[in-house]
Amino acid sequence: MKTMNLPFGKKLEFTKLHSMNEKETINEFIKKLPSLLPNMDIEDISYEIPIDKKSYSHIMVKILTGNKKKNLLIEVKSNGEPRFVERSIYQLKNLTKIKKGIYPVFVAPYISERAREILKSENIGYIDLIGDAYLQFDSVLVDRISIAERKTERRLNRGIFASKATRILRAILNDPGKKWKNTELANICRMSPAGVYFVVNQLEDKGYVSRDEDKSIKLIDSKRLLKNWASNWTVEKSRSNAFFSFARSPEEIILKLAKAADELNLKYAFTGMAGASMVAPFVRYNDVWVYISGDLNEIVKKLDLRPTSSGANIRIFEPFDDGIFMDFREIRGINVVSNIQLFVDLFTYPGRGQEQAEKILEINSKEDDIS
DNA sequence: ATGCTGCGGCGACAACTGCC
DNA sequence: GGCAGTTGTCGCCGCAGCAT
Repeated sequence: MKTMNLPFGKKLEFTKLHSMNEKETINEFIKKLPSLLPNMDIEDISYEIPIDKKSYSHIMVKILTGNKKKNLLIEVKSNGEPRFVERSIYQLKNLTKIKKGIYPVFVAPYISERAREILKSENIGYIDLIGDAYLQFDSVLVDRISIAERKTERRLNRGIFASKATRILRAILNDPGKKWKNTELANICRMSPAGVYFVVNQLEDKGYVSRDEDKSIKLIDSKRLLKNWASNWTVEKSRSNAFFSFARSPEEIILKLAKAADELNLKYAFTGMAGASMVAPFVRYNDVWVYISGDLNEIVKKLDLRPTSSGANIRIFEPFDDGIFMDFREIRGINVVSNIQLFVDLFTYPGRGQEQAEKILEINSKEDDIS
């Protein structure tokens, strides 16, 4: 057979690399062989039918490099993944032992990086149909990575405290001992698996979570994560509306607000000092914080709330992300955000906010001990 | 029983989109 | 115009079904 020498690196024709069976792979390989081994003359190709009657996909290719001859024993597989490679290694090595002066080569439509490493370490050559090749015998060395190879990895630096990213923080902080699957987190946080993957990668880089061999995600430094999140967080991330109410006490405001929100079918949850007071005995406070999503007009009218810039005793936050409501609970008929959310909302609160935040944290860890 | 292979879901990641 | 978040892609892997 004559060799058509194509210039090195010339783009190979596009061929479908998937759902290609063994026969098709062999045909494609034979067709492309001259361009896959551009600096070698191919003298002869023969099919081997070794051991039993079953036609193995072994091909013997006689080549000429310079003035030296070599026999390549080629095993073709329809798939170049590591498991296929490992099976072939055994066969190729055995056959190489029996016959002298031959060099074993693994061939598949595409050979992945890990598979290539395995083959190299076993001293077996490989050729795939997109142009990756490795051959090493006598004085010959071919080591080629195809131009179709993926570009090198690019590490992206994205915030773990970004709006949607904090959904993941809530999920894992609310259940600190749990081992998470990527898809499980994606479902709970209503995010795409890719989005979750990005955030978890960063959490891992920063040492907040770890990944097991089975890819499950586990929180390993909840305290540091929570503190850093709280320091980078403020309720003001959500749009704030300040009102004055004629109600006599914060408790009365809470009850009226909760009742009105229920009646108007608005999603709401108390946070800040008001929320914390539902969870634990509390210092005096006089402004009620509540997250409400949806149209505020009706509830403002219903409760006769007066917009004000000073002396407000109600602040209604429109959640910038629905994750705010994750794991909220009902306490004595009133919706309160999760302890985690309480903590981060309180932490930067002027005055005794940090102290109260710590108190919530204590309660939270005690609850965890029980469960 | 054991081995092979195709299928489908999952994980990993770059490219793309669209928002502030 | 930079970056948060989504989309698309493809290797990897478990599994079922078929062959031996």
